[in-house]
Amino acid sequence: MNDRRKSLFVPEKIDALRPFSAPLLAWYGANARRLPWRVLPTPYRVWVSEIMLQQTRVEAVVPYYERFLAALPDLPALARAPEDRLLKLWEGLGYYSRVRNMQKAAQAVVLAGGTNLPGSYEALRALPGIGPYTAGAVASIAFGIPVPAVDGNVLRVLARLLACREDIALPQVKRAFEQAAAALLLRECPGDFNQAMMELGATVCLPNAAPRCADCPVRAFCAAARAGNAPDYPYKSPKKPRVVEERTVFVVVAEHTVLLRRRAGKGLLAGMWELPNLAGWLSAEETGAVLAGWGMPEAETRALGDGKHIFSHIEWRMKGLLALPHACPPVEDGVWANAADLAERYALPSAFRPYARLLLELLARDGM
DNA sequence: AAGTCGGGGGT
DNA sequence: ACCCCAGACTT
Repeated sequence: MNDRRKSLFVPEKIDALRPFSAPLLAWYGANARRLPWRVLPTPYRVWVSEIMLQQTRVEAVVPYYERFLAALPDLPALARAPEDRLLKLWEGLGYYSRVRNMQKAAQAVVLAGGTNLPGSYEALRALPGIGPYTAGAVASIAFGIPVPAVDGNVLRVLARLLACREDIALPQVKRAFEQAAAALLLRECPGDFNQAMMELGATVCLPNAAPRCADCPVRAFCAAARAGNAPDYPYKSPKKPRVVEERTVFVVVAEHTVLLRRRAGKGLLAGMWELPNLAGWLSAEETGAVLAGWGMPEAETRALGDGKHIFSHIEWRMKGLLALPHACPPVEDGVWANAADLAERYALPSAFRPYARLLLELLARDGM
């Protein structure tokens, strides 16, 4: 075995870092944010928080978390919830496969005769939606198992502490950091140690040019801080540019309802509801043909404003089109939804927000 | 190892 | 504009 894991970090360098855990833990004890999932860290509550927190900021998660736990207070309740309800609870959070996988995992537990998550790293890791980070987080925080939990925060903190210029986007390098984190982990309080590392990254060892080294409890141990170039870490390879797509979005309103369409079960925004939309900026002739195809050739139309929405790897540049047919004919994969349906039943992705306000006004207006 | 999958807030 | 976030899964 001659892989790079052994050459990436010199064991003596890791050993020299080990005493940093005492000031780190002391700092965490005094500065930990009071977060809902820290009040009563049961396996289910920690799990839900960790799934929501994947690629999502704490501030964005908190309101979703409270609402989700109130609606589905335990694992069996999650296992038996209708999918539409899950998506509605997740509406606007993004990465919707997270909640589907979470339910799959809950159903697997129930099917095996259980009512709660398994208490080992390996069994957690085997469940849908639980990868190396989440398995480590739930195992350490909820079960006290001494395993690391290496997220983006921890990668950044360690890259700076060790002044490591490797590309943290590479799986190989990430594994090396997990080894380092495992070596540094405090086995007496793995959950607090892991959370302290993340808390430091989230509130002090900030990304880009914003680290607050003067406020850092472990700056004496930090190689990057000593060199005065903490902002240079971590190194990441450039990501490829987003694809720009032009789309035409139809706002079709009749009889106080709007036409929604269900998206395909796979791919972007899988299974979500949407304002019907097509690729390209359609001409008047083309929009007329589309509306005729939906059984509303008589619909009066009006151009709406432009809208933009940025996904991770795609950018939608939207042109809106208002259509006012005289009735509500059935449309394939479509439903006619009123304001109450929109509020309670159909999960509409944030991409359509540019047209949401207008839509609600139209649904409330007389003669629509 | 690279691509897919959301959305929002900070700089 | 660009960054990146308590990442996981598929190809």
